[in-house]
Amino acid sequence: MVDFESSMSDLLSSLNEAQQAAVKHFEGPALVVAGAGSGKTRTVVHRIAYLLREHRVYAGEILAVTFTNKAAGEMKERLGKMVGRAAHDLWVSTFHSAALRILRVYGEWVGLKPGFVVYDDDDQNTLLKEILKDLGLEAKPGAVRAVLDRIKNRLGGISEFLRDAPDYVAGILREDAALVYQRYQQSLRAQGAVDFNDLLLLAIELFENHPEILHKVQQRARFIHVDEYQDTNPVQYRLTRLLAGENPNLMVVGDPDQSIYGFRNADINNILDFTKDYPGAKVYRLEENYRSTSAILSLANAVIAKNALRLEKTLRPVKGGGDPVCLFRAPNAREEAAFVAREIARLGNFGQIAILYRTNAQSRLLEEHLRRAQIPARLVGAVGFFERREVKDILAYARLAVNPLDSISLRRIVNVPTRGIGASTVAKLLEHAQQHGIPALEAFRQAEAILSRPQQVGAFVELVDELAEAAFETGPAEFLERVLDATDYKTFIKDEPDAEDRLANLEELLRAARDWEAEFGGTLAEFLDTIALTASIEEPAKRVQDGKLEAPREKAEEVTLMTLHNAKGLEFPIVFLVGVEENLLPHRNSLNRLEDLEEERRLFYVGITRAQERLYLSYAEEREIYGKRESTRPSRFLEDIPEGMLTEVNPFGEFGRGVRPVTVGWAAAPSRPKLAENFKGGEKVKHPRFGNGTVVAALGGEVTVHFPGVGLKKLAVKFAGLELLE
DNA sequence: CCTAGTAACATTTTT
DNA sequence: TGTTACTAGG
Repeated sequence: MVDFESSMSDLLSSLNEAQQAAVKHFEGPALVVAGAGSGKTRTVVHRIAYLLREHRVYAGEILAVTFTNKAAGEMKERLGKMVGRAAHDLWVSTFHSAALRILRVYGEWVGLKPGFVVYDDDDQNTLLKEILKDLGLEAKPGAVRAVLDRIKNRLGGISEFLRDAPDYVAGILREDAALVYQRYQQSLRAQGAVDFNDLLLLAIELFENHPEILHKVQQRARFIHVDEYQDTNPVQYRLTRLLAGENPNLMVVGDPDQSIYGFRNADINNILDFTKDYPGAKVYRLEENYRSTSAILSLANAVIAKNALRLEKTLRPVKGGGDPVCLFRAPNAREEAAFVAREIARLGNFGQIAILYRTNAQSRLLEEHLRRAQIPARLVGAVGFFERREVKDILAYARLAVNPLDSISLRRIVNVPTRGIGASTVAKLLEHAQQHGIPALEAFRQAEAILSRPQQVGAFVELVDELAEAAFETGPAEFLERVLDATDYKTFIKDEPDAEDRLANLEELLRAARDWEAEFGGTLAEFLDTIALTASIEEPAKRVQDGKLEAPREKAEEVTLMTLHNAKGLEFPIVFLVGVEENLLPHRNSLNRLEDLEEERRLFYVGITRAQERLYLSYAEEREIYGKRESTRPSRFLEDIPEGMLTEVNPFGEFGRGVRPVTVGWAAAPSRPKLAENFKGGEKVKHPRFGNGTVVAALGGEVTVHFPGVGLKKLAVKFAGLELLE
């Protein structure tokens, strides 16, 4: 629990035997199979410290690859606490960030232009749409993108695809798909752009064609750690192999039971075959779980044991018993959300609570009910700040300024704000560009020769040139301000719907830029890189007060909402895992193949094992999908749970008409807010849903409360969660 | 060229 | 249900 990393003198004493063994591992390959909550990160961090201290390895020779940038940040922080200044020289990063960093230096060796940009999936879609239209193909860009991702993520490239793929993919002929792929790549390169997958592929290409560069990088990565190894894909596998080289001091850490990124072509065999791939590898198993109560853990073990494609492994709890895991059945999704909100209101300690769900769409109802109950909440992941229209617009100016070849960005903002350059004009210019094989912006420059009324276009080109110049001279914050000024963007959105929100978002963008500048002090181009790689740079809007470098880190008193995927690697004292239903968990698209189904079960397992003290599972018997009511059935995974491990709570449906609890699971709830029990009348109270009100009458277990704006409500004291106010 | 209205579509998960 | 993509009329 106590996470003050031990002082330098006792790197080992706070660890168990298995952890110590892993920490002491020195040279050669090692696989650390680390179950959920077994102190995986801790072990890696200590191991790195041990390398530095005991083996006198130079920090500049250590690389640690994490799954997300956030994880990288956390690891760096912990290392900082532990090894001090040396942490600065450690290389801690995701595969993608590492690759980008390398390509920023050596990109030209593999044909990249200096100012190349990283396209996000939105940009990818735009580009794909264009290509599909060009080729006259009817296919969904999303589906095609999945195909391209597959081609790129499985190595083997296009030839393998043409050999192995079925006749039709994504609704089009295999050959056509291949054509799309080629066009897509060509177009990316012409625009000086790469997509996510390219980052890794190009790094591989670089290393394979230029051993001297590989060699250089290897010097910087003599000791390599790869976290979440179960979620690496073939490309990452290859990259790891290349970096590890002939004499691999490679330690991979992971848990096959938590492999949940198959859809991103992660290959669980990477971890299962590690000892074959790296002969002589030592294997360390961390099977003691420090995180969860045994009630939670035995549930988790029971669930995951049902997977057939799996190596036996059982996590042993260190913690004792704990409250029983609660299961709540709701008549519909709305009630489910209401239950969660009420229960959370009752529990208090919002900062310790997380609500996890399978699909992002589920968050809406939950948010709504939390808001009504006045429970502060934070949505993680979801619609990213940097995906909002106004933010993307302004960033498109920045990208264009940094890389004038970027025609996706160009097209995004030619007429935003509207400046009289309409669709037909743009079409004409692009046509010209294509015919002459010149970049879009070049065609715009030649507007006079192409258009009868080229003034606006001329002015636009001038603007772009101006900004391009500014991009070299100013930092990100100042540059973005300049864009806003030069385009009068704020006036433009002033009378749009949600103008306030959107203006606020622009302010946040500027603030994010300033913060970033203050912390890292880089160029505009580097700022754009950061954004491209970090799906959610800390949601800027949410930081309450940014004072020092995170003091003892008090978690904001907010409930956390996120998808199960996002929850990987995290833990919370109290977890609500909602929507445990057929077609949702397991998801309807994963019912046909055993591998997919088992991945869903692992997802469930990941959710369960996030909980430290208390876990609630819930499902609804009815749920709206696209506004259409659908009746649902409880997840088959629930059937895997032995009798007695779950306690069904069935409190209060809507006010009174619910059934009594079978076992009142939350009877032993930790630290509730001061809930009022006895009323005389006249008390001021607060209801999670109706807000503040006055008690009008009290009789038996029931009170009648007047809520301004709502009216009179008769409530069961026991269940209403009334809080007594002054 | 621009806007407002309607039709179509979408939801699995993300570096 | 909520968003985005197209269309017709200004």
